[in-house]
Amino acid sequence: MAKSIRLTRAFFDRSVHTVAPELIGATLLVDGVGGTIVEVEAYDHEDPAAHGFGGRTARNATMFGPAGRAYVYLIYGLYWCLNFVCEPEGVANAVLIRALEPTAGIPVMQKRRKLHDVRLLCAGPGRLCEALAVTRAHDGLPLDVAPFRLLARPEAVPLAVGPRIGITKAMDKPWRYGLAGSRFLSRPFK
DNA sequence: CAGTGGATGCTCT
DNA sequence: GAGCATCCACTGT
Repeated sequence: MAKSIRLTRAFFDRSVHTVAPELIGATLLVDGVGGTIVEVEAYDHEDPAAHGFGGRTARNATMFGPAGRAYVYLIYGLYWCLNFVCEPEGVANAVLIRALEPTAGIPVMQKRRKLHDVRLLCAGPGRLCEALAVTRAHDGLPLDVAPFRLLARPEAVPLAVGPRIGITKAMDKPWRYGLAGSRFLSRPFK
């Protein structure tokens, strides 16, 4: 049985394009509730689809660093989205966490989501934040201390790669990563 | 299973 | 005022 390695700031102090695929298979818990990361997307500072592209604003300030913190924002006035900030500091790079395979605190998540179907509890960035009760209160918090608990994947996993979802710019970039064959994705890979 | 449209309100120009 | 890194319900195969 492999020991669980806690991810610290050093893990995130690398390119967002290195970090994003390595997060697939890692475990994310917030106050003990969560599961295995099965889908993420990378957004870098030269990326027209990324929030930081147009410069620093009140909303996206956390995305400019330091690395290893949560960047949380509200989308469509309704849903929260959780990101992990990567290096370098001073420009905006982050990984959007899009889906989890629920493993811990499933009854709590079912209650928060008012939904029984485990497959859909965390299958999407907004759904995931509702299930884990992530809100603006988590924006800027370090990922290596409570309430977060982030554990490295025990071994390499088969990756699926494709274009990102829900954007209107830079749609050609293949910066969406998933656990190949997972039933818990927000949408299947082609 | 695919496509469409409405909800809903914050953020920035 | 426009746009948004979404979700859900509803339509029609």
